[in-house]
Amino acid sequence: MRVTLKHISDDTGLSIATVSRTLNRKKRRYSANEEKIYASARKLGYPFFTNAGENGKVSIALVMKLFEGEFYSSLINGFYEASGNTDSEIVFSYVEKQNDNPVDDIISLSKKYSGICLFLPSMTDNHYLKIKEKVGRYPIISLLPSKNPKIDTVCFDSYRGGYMMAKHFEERGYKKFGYISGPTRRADALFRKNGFLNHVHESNGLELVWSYEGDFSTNAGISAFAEFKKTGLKDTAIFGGNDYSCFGFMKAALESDYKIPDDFIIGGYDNLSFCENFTPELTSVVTDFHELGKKAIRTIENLVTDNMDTVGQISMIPVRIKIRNSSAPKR
Amino acid sequence: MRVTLKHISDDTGLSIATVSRTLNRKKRRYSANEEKIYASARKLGYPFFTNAGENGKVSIALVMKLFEGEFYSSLINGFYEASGNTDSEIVFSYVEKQNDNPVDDIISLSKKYSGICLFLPSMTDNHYLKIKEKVGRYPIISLLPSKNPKIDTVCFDSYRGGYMMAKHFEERGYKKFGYISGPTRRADALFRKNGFLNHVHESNGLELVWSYEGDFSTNAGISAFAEFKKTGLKDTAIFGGNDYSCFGFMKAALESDYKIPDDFIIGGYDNLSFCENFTPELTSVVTDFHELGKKAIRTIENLVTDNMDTVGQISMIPVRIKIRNSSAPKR
DNA sequence: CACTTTTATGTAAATTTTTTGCATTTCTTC
DNA sequence: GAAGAAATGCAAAAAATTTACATAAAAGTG
Repeated sequence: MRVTLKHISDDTGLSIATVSRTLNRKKRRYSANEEKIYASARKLGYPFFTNAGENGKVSIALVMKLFEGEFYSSLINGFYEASGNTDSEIVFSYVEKQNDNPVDDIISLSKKYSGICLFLPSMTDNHYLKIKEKVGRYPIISLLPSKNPKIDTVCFDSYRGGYMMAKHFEERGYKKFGYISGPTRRADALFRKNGFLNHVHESNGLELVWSYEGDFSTNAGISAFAEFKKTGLKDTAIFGGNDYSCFGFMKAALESDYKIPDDFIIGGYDNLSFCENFTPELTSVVTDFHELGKKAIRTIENLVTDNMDTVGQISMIPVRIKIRNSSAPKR
Repeated sequence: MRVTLKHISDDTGLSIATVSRTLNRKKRRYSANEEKIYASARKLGYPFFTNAGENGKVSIALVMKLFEGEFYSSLINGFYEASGNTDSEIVFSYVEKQNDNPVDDIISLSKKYSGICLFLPSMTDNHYLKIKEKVGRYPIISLLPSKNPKIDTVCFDSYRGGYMMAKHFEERGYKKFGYISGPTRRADALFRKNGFLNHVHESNGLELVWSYEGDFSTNAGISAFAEFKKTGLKDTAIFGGNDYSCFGFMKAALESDYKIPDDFIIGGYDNLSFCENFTPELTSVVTDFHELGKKAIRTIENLVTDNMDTVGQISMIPVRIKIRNSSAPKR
């Protein structure tokens, strides 16, 4: 049966006229009643809101750009599975790749969904500010770390990942450290690097002997090895920034008859399934997308019920390190 | 401005009453006018149809289950990119993993979208028949091969992939062939195997010396190698069925000090990005998801405009073979 | 082929839904 | 605490949708 303003009116206790006016306003005004009306409209499935939160569930849009690679499957899958155990429903909303300013799209999504998770590396602080301004008190979070977050953030603890890797290398008895960094304008890449470097610098006897600025690609790893080889360094512990860089680096190294983990040990980040297929198997930082999804959904749910306006709070999902043969102990 | 029955009435030239009745009927009746009314409703964005084909585009739902792995990213991405060059719009629609009978969901999607692409390995011929029956003359295709397709199909030419691999092995001068099969209840796995075996059987001097039934996983590849090793076979050409099986097989082989491609050559299927990261790099059958998406979309578009009822027609997307070091020539 | 039955459609009336003018109440600001 | 702004309800007006009835076209029947 078709849902009408009358249903929303009955559900919220407000008059039909008020419901009508609220839903037709172009700008949102974020009073408690407005929130109530939108929530009811979503819940009951008023025409514009169909698909958003049927059967009384909180509806959350995960906004992202689509690219190839295991990473995106894991992200989408993590959220999808995580939503299974909650009262929320995830809807995936894809932004055009060329679209570098999806602010307006996000505003209009905010009318349709109870909350929004953003995974958009190209967004700047300025974009976040604009969204925050137009959307007011509304459950919206970012899934990427930022140096100076303007909206609440739920992301992996990249810093700790880098840190743990350095610590692991130290425990293996290495003194000489190297790293391949990702594109440092991306905060997550920067944090991984910082975490790694900070442990190296704060520990006595550890020394950074080599580094390379890459772009997280396999080819960057190959180029990195070419540079590394020139230095003639051995007995070094290398943090690859991500798994792809490591695969390239290791491949090039094996082709130059380097022995891993004898000549150097190495660790990556992301724990792609191929870490186990490579010989030697690659030590890597494990990011649990299921956990990220669960936490993000719970955060949105809390924002929905508490209706709080918390700006810039960060929740870090812990990462762990999966130790494999690429960083096996010295013999 | 809100879209009303009046708009659809003006657009189609039929009366408001007729439009009202058509859209409220529970069962579809598939007359030319019904089609016209639905198309107009989608085009103009009548409430239930919002998001489906705004701005006059044909709207197509890609129905699939979500799993992890590079494969799914490639599929989604291929369709997404392919839709960029067409007048159609792709909407991804996910079916619950546990849901083994999504027939009703698909029927209701058929009211909302101009066409549907199905990627659901668990569906049986019986399901397809039921869908076909309820949905009548409607643009719907499957993206998976079937032994006896009940609806139009656009899929990769799995048979040819297997065949090409056998041919390539023959050209390398090998006489002894082996294969690891996938789950053969899946038609695509069966076709790959058939293509490979048929070439082996129809060519003089070629011989199948070993095979293993796996499940397309890395572990199956590892187990397969354990079996293979017992036979003591060398100088053999092995088709792995998919890349994961090959990675497992090769890894186990390298750990047993086999040399690739000296002791055996091997080729996979899917051309995952890790084919290039492995040492030796893995020869593999390349499936172009962009092409699959383009062809599928074009097929739906044609079905929309021609309004034809073609049952069981199959379009095969050619695959090609990317030769790498895992099948390098004998020295 | 003539007849009946079913289906599709339009017109216009009936019904339902949405919007808006006006009055009243509640909240903000100075 | 007064003035102005915003929110709300009631009821009338407007708009949208459904339905009763009539007719025409298509399909089925003897």
